[in-house]
Amino acid sequence: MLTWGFRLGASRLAERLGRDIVLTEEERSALRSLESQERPYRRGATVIAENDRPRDLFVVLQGWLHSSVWLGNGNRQIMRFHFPADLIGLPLLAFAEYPESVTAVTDVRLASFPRDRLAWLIESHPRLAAALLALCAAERVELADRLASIGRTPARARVASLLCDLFTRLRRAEGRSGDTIQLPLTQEEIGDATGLTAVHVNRMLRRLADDGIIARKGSELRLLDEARLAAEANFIDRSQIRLDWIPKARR
Amino acid sequence: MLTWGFRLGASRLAERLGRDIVLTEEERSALRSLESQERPYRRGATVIAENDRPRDLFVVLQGWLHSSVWLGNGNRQIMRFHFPADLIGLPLLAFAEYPESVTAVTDVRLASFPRDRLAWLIESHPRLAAALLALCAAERVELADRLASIGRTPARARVASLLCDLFTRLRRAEGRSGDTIQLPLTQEEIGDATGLTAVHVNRMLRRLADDGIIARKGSELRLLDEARLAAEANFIDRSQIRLDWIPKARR
DNA sequence: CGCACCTTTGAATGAGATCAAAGATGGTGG
DNA sequence: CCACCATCTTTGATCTCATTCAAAGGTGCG
Repeated sequence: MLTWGFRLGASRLAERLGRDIVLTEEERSALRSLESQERPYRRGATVIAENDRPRDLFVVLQGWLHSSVWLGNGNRQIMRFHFPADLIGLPLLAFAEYPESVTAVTDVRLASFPRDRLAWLIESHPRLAAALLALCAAERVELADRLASIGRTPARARVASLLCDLFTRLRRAEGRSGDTIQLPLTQEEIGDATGLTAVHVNRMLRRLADDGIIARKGSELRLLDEARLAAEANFIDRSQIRLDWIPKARR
Repeated sequence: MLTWGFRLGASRLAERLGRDIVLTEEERSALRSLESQERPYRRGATVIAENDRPRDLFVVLQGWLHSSVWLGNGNRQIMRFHFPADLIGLPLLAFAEYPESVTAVTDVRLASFPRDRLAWLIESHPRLAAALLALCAAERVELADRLASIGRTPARARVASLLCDLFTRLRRAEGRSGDTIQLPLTQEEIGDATGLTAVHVNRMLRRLADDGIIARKGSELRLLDEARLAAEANFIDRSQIRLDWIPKARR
């Protein structure tokens, strides 16, 4: 079976980190071991529910997910979308009760591994511990970017910013470089991610399209003027992390 | 000299982590070594400027700071306030150019150590690496809380939420438990942290005071009804992190 | 004491929310 | 294969919360 062969041969996490540091065969193998247990979830399925006490972390193999919180007033805030090669579950290292809901946006395939396995990984592979720390720090910075966008920019820039973020990370996750993506999100979800109502998201998308910056056809979205979109959004590409402070592996 | 003696004897980071796991003498000593180099900064001083390439990370010994970004439109978003025993500089592990400005809110004393020292720490003390990861994950979650507050709650709840956050973390940092703090922030800074204008922050503070939830006198702030404030803010206390997944030290 | 900065309050304005209703789309079962 | 229903998108009209503009007090520091 094709996908199964793929699973044995490579690790998404190793591919991702391998872009920035040279991994030893042993380190690759350790990362691979995190992705041996595969699970499918249906579109809309809840992978982790808020306040659950999950035992496992996940690596995304295929599909989109998001992390969100439900506020007391019935509103939802989507914190972050997750793409292939993303690690889900770091909050579990600080809190027993998971602070967010993790939901499959499309049908997804996830690899799962228990938290204790991470303790083992950190202990036996210090360079990977360092890389994980970098991954976590990067996520922290990306959340800070969203915070600035939502806290201090108008609606149009917020939508633009989200689109830039999705495009940039999706391109990297899928190794493609086109100007067109399939957007499996409802305008309500875009609203919950940008702090806007669905109605207003609709208007902003329309105006971006009217201005020739994007083009929409069904759920397909094309970037016509990426530079302008990025400029309006104050967007900074954080998809390239720097791990050069991590020492070389001992031979 | 009193402060110097203190510096030699204890480590703020060790105190903080020591609440959650039992540290070995060796681990304590390693943490202490991160805090040997002390530096003072004046109120308002820039500790790290956006896009700098700093060599060092910092541990806060005394005083308040904040991390912020300046948007293209001249607006500022304050991401986070830093208190004694907080670690500043994790973004440096993922990006060479620092993504935020770090500014002293009051006169502060910081301990600094080079990034390479962290690589050494991770390599030689896996349990501390795990603890750092937890610290980073917690910060990620706290930023997510702010995101939900700013994205999906009205002005009054945002201000309430910030006050809860400040009180909770400050109490823990200072080991006190009173209902009164000295707030060295201007209403403009509160606005930049909550995504509001200074004028509107003023109105919200006034209404919270009118409703008997807080009391203000100069820069002194007192919580009269902490439960109500927390309820309005949807506040969740994240100051207690769980490190019980980290294995016991080998004897 | 005087100046710079901060707080406070009022009035006018505006960006985004809410309310409402008409299309479009797509998945399901007959 | 088609009809139906649920869900999503789109657009207009109105309302509201927060911003903007303006100006009068406070406060503290040099």
